[in-house]
Order: sequence, then C-alpha cells, then structure tokens
Amino acid sequence: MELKRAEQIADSLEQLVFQGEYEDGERLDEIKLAEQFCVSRTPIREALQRLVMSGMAEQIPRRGVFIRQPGPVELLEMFETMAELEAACGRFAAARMSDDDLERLVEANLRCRDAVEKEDTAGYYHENEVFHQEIYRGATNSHLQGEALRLQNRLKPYRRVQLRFRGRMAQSLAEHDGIIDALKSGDSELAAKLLRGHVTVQGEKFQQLMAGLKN
Amino acid sequence: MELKRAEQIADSLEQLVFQGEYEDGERLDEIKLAEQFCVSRTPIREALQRLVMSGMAEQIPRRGVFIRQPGPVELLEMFETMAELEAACGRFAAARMSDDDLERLVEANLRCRDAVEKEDTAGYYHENEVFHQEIYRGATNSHLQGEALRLQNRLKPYRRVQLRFRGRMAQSLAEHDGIIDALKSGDSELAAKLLRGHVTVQGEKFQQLMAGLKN
DNA sequence: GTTTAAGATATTGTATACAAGAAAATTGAC
DNA sequence: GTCAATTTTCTTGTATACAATATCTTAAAC
Repeated sequence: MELKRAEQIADSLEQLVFQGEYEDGERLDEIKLAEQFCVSRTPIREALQRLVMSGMAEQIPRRGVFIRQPGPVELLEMFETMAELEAACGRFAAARMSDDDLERLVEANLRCRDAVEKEDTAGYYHENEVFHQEIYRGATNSHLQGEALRLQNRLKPYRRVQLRFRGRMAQSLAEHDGIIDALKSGDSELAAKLLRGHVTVQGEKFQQLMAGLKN
Repeated sequence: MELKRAEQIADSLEQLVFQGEYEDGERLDEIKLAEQFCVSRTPIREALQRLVMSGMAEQIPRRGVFIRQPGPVELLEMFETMAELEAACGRFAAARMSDDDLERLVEANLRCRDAVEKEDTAGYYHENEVFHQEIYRGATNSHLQGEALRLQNRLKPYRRVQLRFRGRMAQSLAEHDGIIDALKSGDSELAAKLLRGHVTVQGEKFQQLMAGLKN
C-alpha cells in the first residue's frame, strides 16, 4: 500500500472497510494512514471526508472520524430502501426500456444462469450485479440510476454474504425470470412488486444474512 | 461574509448556490472564496468537496470544481426520484405510523391550511415541508428518511418556485387530505400512489416550474 | 495572417508548519 | 490509596509553502 492520490486513497479505504479491516467505532488515525499510504495528512483527510459523506464513517469535531459498521437494524433499513429503489427502477424500466436494453438484460441473466450451473458464486455475484444495473439503466433516469448504484455499492459486502447459502443463487435466478417477463410485457406494477420482493430481506433471508455476518 | 469554519462554509456555499449566485458551469475559485470567507484555501477545499459530493458541483481533476445547475431533464429526474422516495415512505408509513405520528401529521396539515387561508406562501412552503417530513419520519426507516430529507433539501429552491402559481397551494392542500386518509386507514398502496402523484411534476406543473426558473 | 511551439503564468494538489483543543499523565491534597 | 487539578502530550483543524500541471501569452515560421 503506497503512493496513491486522494481519490484512489478513498477507494482503497472503502475497500478496506468493506473487507472488515476495521472494527465498528474504530478511529481512523490520520497520521498512521498517512504513513501507510506514504502521503501526507492532506490527501488522507480528503479521503476520510469522502468516507464520512458516504455514510461509512462518522466525524466528531476535534475528535476524529470513526468507522460505522451498520448494525442489524440499519442493515435492514438499507435493504428496505434498496428494495424500494429497485422497485422504482423497475416501474420506470417496464415502460421505458428499449429492445436493446431488454436484450442486454436477458444476456446478463444468461450469464447469471451460467454461473449458477457452474456453481460459481463469485461469478453469479458479479453477473447478478450487472443484471440489476441493467434495470437501473433501463429506468432512463440518470439521477435514480445514480442513487441505486450508490446504495448497491454500499450493500455489496452484505449481498456477498447472502449468496453463500445453499439454494439462494437458484432462487434468485428464478426470480429474475419473472422480473424479465414483467419488464418485457411492460407491466410496471408487477415489475415493481417483483423487484421489491426480490431485494427485500426478511424471514429466512434475514437469518442467513445475520448468520453470515458472524464470521 | 467572514470568519467561518469548514462546515459552516459548506453550508454558506450551498445557500449561495441555491440563491442562484453562481451560473451553471461557473468555476469556484478557491483563492477568491478563501478571501471572501477570510480563511485559507484548506477549509474552502473541504467545503468544495462537500458540494461535489452532494451533486451540486462537478470536480474535474487539475481543473477545478464547477457548479452544476440542473437542467430541465435532470430536474425532472430528481422530482421523479423524489416522488418514488415519497411513495416508498408513504407505503411504510401507512403500516407503521403510530397515533402520535398521525397526530403530528394532522397538526402539520392544519398549519398548512392556515397558511393557505392567509395566502401566506412562505408559510405554506415551510409547513408543507414539515408535513412531508412527518411522513418520512413515519416510515420508521432512518436510512430512507435520510435519503428523502437529502433530496427534499436539494429540491428546495425549485419547489419554492412552483408555489408561486395561482391555485397551486390549494390543490396541494387538497391532496394532503387524501394522503392523510390513506395513511390513517393503513392503505399502503393508496398512500404510495397518492404521494407519487402529489410530488410528480408533469404537464401543467412542469410548464409552471420551467416558467418560474426563467426569472 | 494563421498556426504552432516554447515560455510564462496561474491554479490545483500535496507537504509541512503552526494553532487550538481534547485526551492522558503527573503531581498534590486529603 | 483515591480523587482532583494542573501540566503535558497528542490529535485535529487551519495556514502557508512547494510541486505539478493546465492554461494563456508570445514569438517565430510558413
């Protein structure tokens, strides 16, 4: 870890937080980080500000910035919000997706299917992300798309955890088919409803998520 | 304008951008701003970063940060996203609002009615904000509430413009009643639908918004 | 007169120095 | 020995100095 610029440092720090390198409530020492990244405090402070802005850390004036790992409640809230954002994207996408858009969505889903058949968790994790991003794009609303991407990125590490559980990939894939049908037929309400259900974490899914976080 | 801290500077700059002090595409000169606020470039740069993060400005490496006033398309997109966020809040609020929450919502709406009767545009502007914030709160999802507040704040100056038009306040108020009824009866779908329609900008509303921006 | 290239200038990005305030440690009283 | 107060140390926040790079100016060539 060495010799990076402010923006890259922010990304690196984000990765480190995602990888669980830091405990909840841990203070991010500017000087130590500066030494680790071989830069002065200035770019470190810029990177820390970004972390704070993205909600991954909290800043207490004259005290420092402390990383904030979301607890169960906040995690549920974020998934709930994600579900609503995806539902909104689906609602618009059903009415606005072009044939090309639909084509790319179907192709993304085919790659998801490949990954499931190969039992390639990492592959499915990635292709599933692409699948959803195609829907955000299909909403034809750059702002909404941006918000969806932001939260999707924030929830990345937790979705990864979920996929580890047996049957989860297959179920997810099956739901994709229904979503595609709804989008193809232009049924906004159905697309929204299916996407909401697809993303919502509750019941068994919640148990799995929490169990996965223990490790 | 003088002698402020980084955080306050960010707020002040935000206000200035909201007040239309800066043209679209205008570069925010660090040195000039530093002189205006009687501080060094360091806190100015922190404030600028915040502006960039909140989407009110764009940063081009080694070139500077340029303020980005949203055009008609982006404005519509933001209102569309706001409508979906409000719908989501309404959906949850219908199922989760306590009697106390409903009580506060009704009271906020009473103050809205007062403002309409007094033809107090500024008053309605404020109380209407409170009314919607009560719904965000009623969603009982801090994360979603935060996102809704963020976008509401971003759209503030444009909603202000809309209220100038004759009949707009009365119509808005009438819609509030329907929304309250849906929330009281716990009808999630109806609450979501009504709130979406209440916030969505289209047809005549769009014409008014655009006309108001010309001034 | 236009175009291109080299130099000058200005602005951002980073490093360091300094100031202000908070946490920690030491000393003194009981 | 414990607690309180003062001093010390450490950390953040700000100012300034420096480095790197983009833009502007000027001059020369065609």
